Amino acid sequence: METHDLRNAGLKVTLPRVKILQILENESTDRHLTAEKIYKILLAEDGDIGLATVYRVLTQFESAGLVTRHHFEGGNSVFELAKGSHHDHIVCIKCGKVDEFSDELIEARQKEIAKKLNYQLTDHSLYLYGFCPQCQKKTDPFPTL
Amino acid sequence: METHDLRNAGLKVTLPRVKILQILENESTDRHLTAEKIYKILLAEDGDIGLATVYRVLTQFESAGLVTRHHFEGGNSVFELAKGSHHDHIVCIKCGKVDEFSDELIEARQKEIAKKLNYQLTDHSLYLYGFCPQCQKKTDPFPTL
DNA sequence: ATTCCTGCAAAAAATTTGCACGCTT
DNA sequence: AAGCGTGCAAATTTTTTGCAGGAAT
Repeated sequence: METHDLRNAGLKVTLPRVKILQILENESTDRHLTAEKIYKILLAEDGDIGLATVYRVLTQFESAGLVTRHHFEGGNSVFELAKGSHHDHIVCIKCGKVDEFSDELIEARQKEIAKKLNYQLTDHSLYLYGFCPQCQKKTDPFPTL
Repeated sequence: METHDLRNAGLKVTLPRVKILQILENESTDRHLTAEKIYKILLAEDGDIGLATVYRVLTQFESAGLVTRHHFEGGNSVFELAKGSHHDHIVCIKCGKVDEFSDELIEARQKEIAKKLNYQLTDHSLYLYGFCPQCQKKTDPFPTL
């Protein structure tokens, strides 16, 4: 129930917020979406929700820790529902597919590096870019987007 | 001599291009600069070089492999002279300082992960964020920018 | 001479903000 | 009722593009 998450975050339960949360939770679509994409999904569904509101809500969600913002190559931000555990991303440069992974060894190493350089680590981001399995097949040059 | 690099890249040797290259090469300043910062340095030096030109030149340099573009957190792109070897970055979230490092173990692990997920890796980016040594000292809350 | 470059102004693209009205609590 | 939230339009910010004049080869 999204209602609870919102109340928990000190946010009023409003239609735009509930809907956006539902879109991000939707397992059947990509869970890494730009504000623009979310806006278009909302438009298609029916609503009268403005793009500005989408940005505002996403920013609030980010502050509340409900959502994580990523800066993939290419410029615009993508938003993802914050799952409990940290993970990194591998992104297909052709079709935009996003897979997730996490690796204890890399995590540990990052901490060592920060310590060696005397940085007090607060955050990090690791993105791998390449062709996903589908986009490598010569026989199917136009995989499903 | 920058002239050679430019000719090599198939670019005419012009004042804006030489100057921008010199700024990026300058050891005494940060070598990770936004287009805007480069533009301001150029303004200060004297020139009549437009911001649009800075962007154009940097984009050309990137295509030519002379320069690498990074997307640090916070939005705008930073540009760095492409050194021979790959390296990653650790960025101070307070003063903006950028340090570089490279770690074979992490590199190797990334390749393994890509292979396991059947991605054909083309690129990757790893950014660590935190407080640099200077910005942790309680006694000096305003370190040199 | 020819082609490539540049500055400027205007255009785009992404994101944020001001304001009056409306919904949540 | 009170305050927070929303839509819309306008403002910002970052980056790109069109064009006419100027340089590099």
